[in-house]
Amino acid sequence: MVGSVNKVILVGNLGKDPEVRNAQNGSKIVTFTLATSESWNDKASGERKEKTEWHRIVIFNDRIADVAERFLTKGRKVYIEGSLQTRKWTDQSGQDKYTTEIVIDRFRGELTLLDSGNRDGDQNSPRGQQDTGAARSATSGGWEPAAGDLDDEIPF
Amino acid sequence: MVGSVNKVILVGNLGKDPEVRNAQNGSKIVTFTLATSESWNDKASGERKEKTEWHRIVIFNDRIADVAERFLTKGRKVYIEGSLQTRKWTDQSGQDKYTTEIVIDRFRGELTLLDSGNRDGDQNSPRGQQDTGAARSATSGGWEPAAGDLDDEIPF
Amino acid sequence: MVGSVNKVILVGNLGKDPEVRNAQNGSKIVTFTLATSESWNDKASGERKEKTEWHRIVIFNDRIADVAERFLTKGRKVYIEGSLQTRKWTDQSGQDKYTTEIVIDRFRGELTLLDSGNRDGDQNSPRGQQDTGAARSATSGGWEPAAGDLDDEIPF
Amino acid sequence: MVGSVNKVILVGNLGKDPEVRNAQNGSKIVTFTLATSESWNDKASGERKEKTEWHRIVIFNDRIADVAERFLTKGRKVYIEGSLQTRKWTDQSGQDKYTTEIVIDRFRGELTLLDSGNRDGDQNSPRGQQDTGAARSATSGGWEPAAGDLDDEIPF
DNA sequence: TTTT
DNA sequence: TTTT
Repeated sequence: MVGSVNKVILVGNLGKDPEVRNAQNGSKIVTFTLATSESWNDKASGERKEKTEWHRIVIFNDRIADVAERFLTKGRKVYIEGSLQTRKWTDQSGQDKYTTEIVIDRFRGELTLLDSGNRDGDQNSPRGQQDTGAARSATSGGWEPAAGDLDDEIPF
Repeated sequence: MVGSVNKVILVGNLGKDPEVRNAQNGSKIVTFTLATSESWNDKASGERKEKTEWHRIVIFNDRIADVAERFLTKGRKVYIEGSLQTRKWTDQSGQDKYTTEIVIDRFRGELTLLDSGNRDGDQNSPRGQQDTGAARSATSGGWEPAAGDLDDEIPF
Repeated sequence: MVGSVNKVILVGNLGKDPEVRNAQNGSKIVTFTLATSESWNDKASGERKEKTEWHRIVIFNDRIADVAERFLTKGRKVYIEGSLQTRKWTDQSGQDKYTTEIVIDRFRGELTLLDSGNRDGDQNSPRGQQDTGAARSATSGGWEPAAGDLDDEIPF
Repeated sequence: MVGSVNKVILVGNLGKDPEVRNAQNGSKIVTFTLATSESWNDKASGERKEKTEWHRIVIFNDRIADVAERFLTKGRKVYIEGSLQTRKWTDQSGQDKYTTEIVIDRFRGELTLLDSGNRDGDQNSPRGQQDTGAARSATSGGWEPAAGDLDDEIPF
């Protein structure tokens, strides 16, 4: 094939805190679900309709997995760029199942935080850190904390 | 939610000719699968690896469905822009299944032809037409044949 | 040409409130500048560097111009999708000048609000309205206020 | 700023063969112009209209610059992903000028070939090579020749 | 300056 | 099931 493109761009909110697990080679894999929603006026009923779509995000890229683990929490708004991948698996009853995921891997993908993550009464940040709200962005090519070294800046 | 984005951008080749069916309201629905592939050198084995991903495209937009039906054939390369949607259905054994599709609907999505569709020995175009190779592009907002009216230009 | 693609995707913050002017045909044109910025650690100096890029956005699409006029104010974060266009003009000294803009027109483009627009002490919203913070999004194909009719929802 | 996005996606044709120059640090910089065009039926006159937009592409990324230098020639169709950047410069008469470019740098950007580059009678490929037509794609994170090592595959 |  |  003389070149193809497989790109997904999402802006949405995390449904839950991310899950972090370790691959056999020692690197981290971070997964979470992201909600996007649209709303419209239904012509027939005249009612306001809303539909939410849930996307499963999987991060294999070490640097972006690191940012995701440190900063992403339930409800945060993020920009995600990745590739579509449909994976086959077998459930406990032996049935074939297929799951489509948005993958950020070594070469392709981005994650950019779009809100500060500070909410009144938000006590359940992982490890109790306070997000400094500084600009944070990560690409598969490199990553860019907004100010200072990440390790200097974040108190954990 | 203060706005979200759900966008897929693909450049790939059709696996087969599209399927066309009619919705209950009389409008057309066009579906096809699109292949994107990537290749890389496997560090461990030193071998060349290739992986193809198949995407299911569903077009509800009338104008784009029309373009797709007329011009898309097996093997053609297209640019597709749509939204991710995961649909639940039940198979004949009563099992729940989920299918993720790239949807072009009334408001969002584009389809742009990226090759002329003329190949040596390509005798199996639908309805035997010869693609004129003119520029063709369609968006959910409007569509743009390259020259003349579509109905004037295409002999069927 | 067998199809081409000209697409810009930006997430950034407005530098000022938008400017609204009327075209000869009576429709509105809304313009504003959007800042995107990136930061990185300079290897040579060891310093933290930041660079801001300013983009000129021009909205010809009536519905999106309407949303922009009503809701966009200095500092708000938005997702913008449009096309690149370079325009030639002549300055007062007769010099040729070129300006590249991101255009949202009748057929292509989107605008999605990414923050609520409510800030402490933000007294300078146009016409003194309080943004309800509801989801608002507009595409060249149609637009989607988050709840209720726009005219019902917004008190001006 | 809590993260921003600055992304351009183009599919178009090269106006000329690329220009290659060397930066002070010894790395290559490849530049070319890319045409995208759109066409539509003018309601008023009833005529077919077409408008071409020219984009200036600048590649600082070494691997992608390498691919561009080897494979890109006048007329070839490519997918380009990069960032917008407006650069100020002074012309010979001392006038300030601004040029907006689509930049592929170390961290961000992609280039994917969308046609084989082989045309009947196309004798003017640089250095007289014959493009093998193999899949070629490059990202700022890594690059993927379709088969074999690039240096093995290309006879120059 | 490209492409159809 | 595509493409190279």
